[in-house]
Amino acid sequence: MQYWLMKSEPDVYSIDDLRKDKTDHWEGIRNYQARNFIRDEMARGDLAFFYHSSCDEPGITGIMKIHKTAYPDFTAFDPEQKYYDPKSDPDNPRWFMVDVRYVRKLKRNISLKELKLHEPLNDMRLLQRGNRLSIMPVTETEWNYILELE
DNA sequence: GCCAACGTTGGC
DNA sequence: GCCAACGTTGGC
Repeated sequence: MQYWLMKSEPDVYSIDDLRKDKTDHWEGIRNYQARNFIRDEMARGDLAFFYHSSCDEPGITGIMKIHKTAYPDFTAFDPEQKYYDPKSDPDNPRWFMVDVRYVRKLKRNISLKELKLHEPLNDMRLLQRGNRLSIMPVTETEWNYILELE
């Protein structure tokens, strides 16, 4: 069982959207490192933080569960879609996605600013300078520490 | 809206 | 295989 952090811009898709939908596919990953995590390492039942990025208060807002393991990201095949990628061939897909299931919102938003204040979290991938990965692993220690802040 | 940091592309 | 140019991410 592994832990993850997954970023989404709340204007595009927020924790409240997922709460409404209960389960949804996580589309649009177009970065190889993130894809490899999705395709090779995510297992059903893994837990993930839902992180809001590019917004007033970037931070962790909720928890979700990996509901279905990786399958081809079909939005890459459709020229009408924002995430269309002509280089992803249905017979040899380049991009993948998982289905996630809503678990719960945190009692409060734990902001990026706050996370930075905690020395035990200094090594978090999220906090490394220049980090742009939208999907990254979180250690069990970090996971539990963050939930203690709630 | 700015811009630093990073990933990707493509010419050579 | 190098690296400059370009596009994107995402905090501020």
